[in-house]
Amino acid sequence: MGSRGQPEESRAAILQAAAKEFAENGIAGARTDAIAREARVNKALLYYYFKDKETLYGAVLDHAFSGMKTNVFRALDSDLPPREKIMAYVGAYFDFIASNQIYPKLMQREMMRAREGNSIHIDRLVKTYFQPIYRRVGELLHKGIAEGEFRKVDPAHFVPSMVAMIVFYFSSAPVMQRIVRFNPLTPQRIAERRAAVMDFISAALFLPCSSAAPSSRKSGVHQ
Amino acid sequence: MGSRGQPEESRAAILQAAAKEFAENGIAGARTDAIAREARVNKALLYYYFKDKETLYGAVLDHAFSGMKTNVFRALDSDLPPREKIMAYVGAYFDFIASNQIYPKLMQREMMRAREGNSIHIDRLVKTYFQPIYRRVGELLHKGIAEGEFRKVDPAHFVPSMVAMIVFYFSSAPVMQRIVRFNPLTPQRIAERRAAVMDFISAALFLPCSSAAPSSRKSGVHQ
DNA sequence: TTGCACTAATTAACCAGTTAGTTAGATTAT
DNA sequence: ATAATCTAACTAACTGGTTAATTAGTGCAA
Repeated sequence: MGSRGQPEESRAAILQAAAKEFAENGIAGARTDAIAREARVNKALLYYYFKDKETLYGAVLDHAFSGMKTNVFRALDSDLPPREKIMAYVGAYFDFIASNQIYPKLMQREMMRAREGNSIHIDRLVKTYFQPIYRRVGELLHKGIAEGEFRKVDPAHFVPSMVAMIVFYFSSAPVMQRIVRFNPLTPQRIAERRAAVMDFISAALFLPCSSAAPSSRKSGVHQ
Repeated sequence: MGSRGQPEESRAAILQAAAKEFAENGIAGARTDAIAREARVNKALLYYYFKDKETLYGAVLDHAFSGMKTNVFRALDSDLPPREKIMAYVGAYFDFIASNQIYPKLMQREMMRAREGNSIHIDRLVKTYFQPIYRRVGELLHKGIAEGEFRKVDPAHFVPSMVAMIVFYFSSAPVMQRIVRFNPLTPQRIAERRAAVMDFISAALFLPCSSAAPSSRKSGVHQ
């Protein structure tokens, strides 16, 4: 072997392998040996780039959530009217999760770790990623309500409901598959889910009709 | 001390302590020492009553989900009309989770463990608890649709959405608390959530009105 | 010839599971 | 009745396999 595998590549390989291992097994269940093997580097290299397992875990979380933030802010920064913007936001969020299916697992794992000083990462994550997104969505909802487009929803209930419908679908897919006897993660089924979520959200959020545009919503919810 | 602490009590204490420890830390993160300490018994007693850590974990899951099944089947077995029955079911499910807040964590943890032969419990749990409930709810939705009370929803999307809104709210509460700066788990807030979920569900499921009864739904969604 | 990228080998700690018992009380024998 | 025997319930102390983390280096490029 020898050195020089392009350091950035090694670092990235470690980060990616770690993301997978942490998502599948949680920080306690993750094995540093497994991460090193998957990344095809020596285990000691993990400690060369990252202080310890916990720090590596933190880096994985930052990488994941900063990707998400970038993605949804593209929608939130656009100058669409409220209805279209919230749909663009939900769509962007859904698509990001759908094409990075280890992230919902990472996210839920970290959420469950967050009670008391249990996780040293959660405060940073909230401040850097969750707060800014939540704030912007809150403002957006407020605007939509003020303009008579949205029902009077409380962001503190609306946002977790929306996140739940997206995140939970993917993280519960393996169980769902055993219940319903088909794979919920085929492109076909994922597209269905996307439509179901969008429809569910519109049904719960939009007022029947304020001026002209008949909402894009079709007949059925969830399907 | 000495022996005879009433064996049933010891077993129950172990099960309860284990449920807490597994919910908080997952099976990999849970410490058998911690379980024994919390249950105020010697660690070897865990192995006297349960073969090993994995078996104890399985017993915890069975205990939790059988409680849930009993509870929601009370609603599903009642002879209410579809609208009222689905609301009774959702309410029962919500109340069960709300008063056993370690269960949503146990549930999500087990869901994330379910890919490939990873969990030896999931097949049993699906067959014993999830399948029967899912089947009954599916029939109920079907009936409601046939009677023109419900929109044409797909149970494979409706059920996970419903579960998500309930389960995710509780398991994400510690993070949510940091985002919104208030405690989402006060009785007050939990009651709000219950109303929000019921309202969200009705909005997405019920057809405007089929005959007489104006749905109990009031103005706002989520709040 | 310095410092960056990297590794083989080792270490210390942790933790599930075991062992070798003890104790309380029920059951049987006398 | 009561001493002898048995068994379920329980414990203190230990063990060994696992695993995060370290060390003491090597090779290479500028």
